[in-house]
Amino acid sequence: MIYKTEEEFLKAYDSNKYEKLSLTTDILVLSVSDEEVNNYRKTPTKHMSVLLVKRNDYPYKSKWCLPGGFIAIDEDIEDCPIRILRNETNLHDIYLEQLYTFGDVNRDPRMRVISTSYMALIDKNRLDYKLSNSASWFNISYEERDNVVTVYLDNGSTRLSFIVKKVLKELTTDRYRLEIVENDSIAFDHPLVILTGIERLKNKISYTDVVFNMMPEYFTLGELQQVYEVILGKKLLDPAFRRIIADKVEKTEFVRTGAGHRPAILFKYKKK
Amino acid sequence: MIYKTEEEFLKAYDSNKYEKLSLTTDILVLSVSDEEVNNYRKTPTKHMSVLLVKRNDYPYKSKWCLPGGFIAIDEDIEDCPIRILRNETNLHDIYLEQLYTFGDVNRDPRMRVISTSYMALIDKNRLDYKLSNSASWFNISYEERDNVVTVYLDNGSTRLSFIVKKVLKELTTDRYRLEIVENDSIAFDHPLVILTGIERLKNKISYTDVVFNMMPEYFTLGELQQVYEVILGKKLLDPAFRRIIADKVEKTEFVRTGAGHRPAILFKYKKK
DNA sequence: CTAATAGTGTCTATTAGACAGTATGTT
DNA sequence: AACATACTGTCTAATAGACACTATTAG
Repeated sequence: MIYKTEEEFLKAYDSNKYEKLSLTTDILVLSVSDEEVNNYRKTPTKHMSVLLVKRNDYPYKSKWCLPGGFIAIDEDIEDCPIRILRNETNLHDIYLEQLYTFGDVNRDPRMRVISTSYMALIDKNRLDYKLSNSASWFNISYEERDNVVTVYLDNGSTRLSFIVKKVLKELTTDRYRLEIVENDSIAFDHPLVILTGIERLKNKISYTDVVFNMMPEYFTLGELQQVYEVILGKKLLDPAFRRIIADKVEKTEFVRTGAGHRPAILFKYKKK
Repeated sequence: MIYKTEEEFLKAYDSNKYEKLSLTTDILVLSVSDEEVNNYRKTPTKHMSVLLVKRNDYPYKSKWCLPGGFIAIDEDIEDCPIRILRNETNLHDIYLEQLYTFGDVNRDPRMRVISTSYMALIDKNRLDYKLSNSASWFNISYEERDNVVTVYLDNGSTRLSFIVKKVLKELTTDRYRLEIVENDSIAFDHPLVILTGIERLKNKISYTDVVFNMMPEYFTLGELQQVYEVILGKKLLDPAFRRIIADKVEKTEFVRTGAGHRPAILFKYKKK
């Protein structure tokens, strides 16, 4: 069958083969949160965190999943995650970018659903809304060994985990497919979305300014460095870090005091 | 409306609002091609090229577009571009990666269609198939000024062009939305797919090994450098280039002779 | 010999990594 | 004073950019 005939074919429209289907968007809302600390003069350590909601319907009843919903027939695809976030969380003017479209046949047990995932980056401390009862922030931690990633999610009372394998594709060494190895707590294929987003963020932090969407308006360079460190999963050297972000931030007249050590100058993001 | 109720809402399923829709994949097949040259000792200059097919049905009858087609109800999304390429071109074992999902309400005048685009990279000289009558390779050239990109496509007999604007998004300076400014020859929103793919390839060439999908098994470093130059749109310095690719290639015992100048050693891709 | 590309040596400039030191708040 | 973080200076290592030079063929 060549294209021409496939076009003809489509014109006739075999509704068995090319049945219409449902499309949803799932939104990976990522933020960075502080952890309270006993020593007053220690700066709180940060964690990446993700917003999950608890399902109260089948399938995956009482499992956690990413916020998401069906796209309306008269709605541009990028408007869909905006609407869903607004309805669920009162969030607006949020940084959103399309992540990936997942469309395995059996990803939803009810019916054929293809889902385009989006990643949202926010500073969770700036939120001016109340989460719905079913929604909760989970701290993310993970470890990787031999292309197998174990992810732990913790919201203070519930601890979830899943394991995903990165399977290298044949044709080049730098492309892999994610595969769920173990998952007892996250609905659908959302573990894949979470990992895809983390990887994306990890890459983009070094060649874009996306981090500043996760920062408050004023921040110290120490705080900013912590966010980099949490996302990259490694410690950075102060002088090197300051050189790299030097032209992305600008000094303000304010300082952060009261922490039992030298006050830090507050900076803000400087657009180029 | 909060999530919980939206879930309830979906259960009841308002088919007016969340009507099912059609999903297609469009495939941006990119390659690099030589241009014949009059001087026997000059190496042919290379061009990026894209595979387009001519539509012979409404809408956009007799316009050119990317190969593509509807996803089947029982087909994983990544299998769809594979099937379409095989059916159309006999191509198999091709490097494919998902590009972006386009879903503006009016992107197809017939009905609501959302399209997930894929990028395929091949060495066009290695193809062992005959293109269908409607398909043709177009050389790509483009120029950018003030975030406005003019793209020219030329298959030897037909010259097409379109203009796309990169509109910066508000929240960070490093995200933009593509918008068609002028387009009289390419069907649907395919100009956006083409540009998205070119940008993606331009980025990935420097931090991945994807280029080698566009190379023959044996190649000279001069040829490889040309491909880099064509994709990046700028000249590279020989010693710097050779340093960078040194650990990605390995020398073979073969040389390319007969071109009126010093023979070049043939290399092949070395996976890490 | 000549045009044209192949391939290398080396110097310089820029960037990244590492460490050590000074600064300054709170209790 | 002591702890803890803020911030800077500087040395070194690694990488990137630039240029100049030698090598080798077909005609």
